[in-house]
Amino acid sequence: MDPKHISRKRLARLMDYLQYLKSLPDSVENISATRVADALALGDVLVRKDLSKVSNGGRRKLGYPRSALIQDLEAVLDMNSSTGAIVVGADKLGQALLEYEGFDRAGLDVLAGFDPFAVPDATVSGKPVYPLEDMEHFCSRNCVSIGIITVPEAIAQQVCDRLVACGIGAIWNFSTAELITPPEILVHNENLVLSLIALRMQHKNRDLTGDICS
Amino acid sequence: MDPKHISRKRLARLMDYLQYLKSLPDSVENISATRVADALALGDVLVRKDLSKVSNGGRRKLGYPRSALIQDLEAVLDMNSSTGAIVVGADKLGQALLEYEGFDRAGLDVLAGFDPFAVPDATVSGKPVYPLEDMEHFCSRNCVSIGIITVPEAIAQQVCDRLVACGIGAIWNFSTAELITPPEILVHNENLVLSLIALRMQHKNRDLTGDICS
DNA sequence: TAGATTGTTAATCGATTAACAATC
DNA sequence: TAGATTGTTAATCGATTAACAATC
Repeated sequence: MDPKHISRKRLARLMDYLQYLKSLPDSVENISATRVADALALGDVLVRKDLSKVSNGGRRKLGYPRSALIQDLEAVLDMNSSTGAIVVGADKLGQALLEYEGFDRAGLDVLAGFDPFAVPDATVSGKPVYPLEDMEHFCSRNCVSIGIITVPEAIAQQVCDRLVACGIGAIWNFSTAELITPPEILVHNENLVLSLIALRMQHKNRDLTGDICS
Repeated sequence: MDPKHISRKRLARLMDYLQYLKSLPDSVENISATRVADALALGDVLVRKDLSKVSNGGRRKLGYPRSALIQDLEAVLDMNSSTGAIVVGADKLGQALLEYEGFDRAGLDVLAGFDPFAVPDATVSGKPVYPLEDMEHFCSRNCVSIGIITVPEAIAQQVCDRLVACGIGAIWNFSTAELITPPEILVHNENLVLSLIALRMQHKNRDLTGDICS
């Protein structure tokens, strides 16, 4: 409904709802927030509030019509329009992102990869990998709004500057560099080390008993 | 100081502080929370509160002794003790995680990879990649507390069950499967699609003006 | 003393939960 | 009607910020 700001947590839940709704057999025509909440182990009021932001198809006593709710969720999540992205840096991580299948289904088109050491006519699961020099040319011909940086820290800033010059609006940064960008550019740092450290700390602070390893 | 629960956001800041403090020249002996806050564009009270949870070396008018603060941060972040992890699934993403250098510095030892189609004596940047069958044996000989799942959704649950049987306490799940685990197992789902969708939505909701692409 | 700083207590803000009114 | 459900308003909780006391 209102496209204002949806917090990341809520966004994650909306995607969970969508997946769950799609997983139900076709025979299920209506579904209540309470059932969704139970299935996903969430509070019922929370789900109800989430859904009321997304759809106004809820009917008392019946719940939501499933297919309409799916459509509303997909609309809010922008899954029907498609957004172009390129990956800069085509070693293992870059290749993994190029071949990852999940993006397409969400309307995210990872169009091509770019790498300083790209060989001519290289591809990764059908997607072309060009030398860095071709980036500007490619972006001028294609609609690319997101740049994904997987290059080493040493050249990340330089790659970032070129992406900005190409007119890209948002950057997904897998490098460890702290990027400096103009304020209108949106940067999301994906810090894998942080994720793993957080997991370890949560784990350690939980069972101080069954810790087999010293 | 108190190892209670540190929120993920605070954890991210602590790592930023650590990186910043290490980046300063050796000549800097003391540093104030205010200076750290300015350098990282954070509120000064926030930084002060973070640091006061981590260290009690702060002295009025002087700030914190830099090297002691670094040590305190590393202690809280558990960077000195080492934690063993294995990666299950050794295609592109698994390989990327095996060769990622950043984990070591944080005391995270990614020891080996496992893959259904592993060839004998395979390695990725020096780390062995074994067939799935060897997982139990490896875990019984080595101290492995974290399992990283990068296999396709179809076999993710089965891999997860085996990891649990191996005595692993925490799972970092890159697959799209919703894993079912005993309650004492900690699971963190790394949802790359969600990250990219969130970035796109934030971007779209920001500049509805300069949107070149339709 | 005056200034810079720490660290604490109160205020604000956002997200979640509880209570409840509305209604089909 | 009674029961299931939506959707709203108030309460709670945690994180951040503001105000301020303490002190070197």
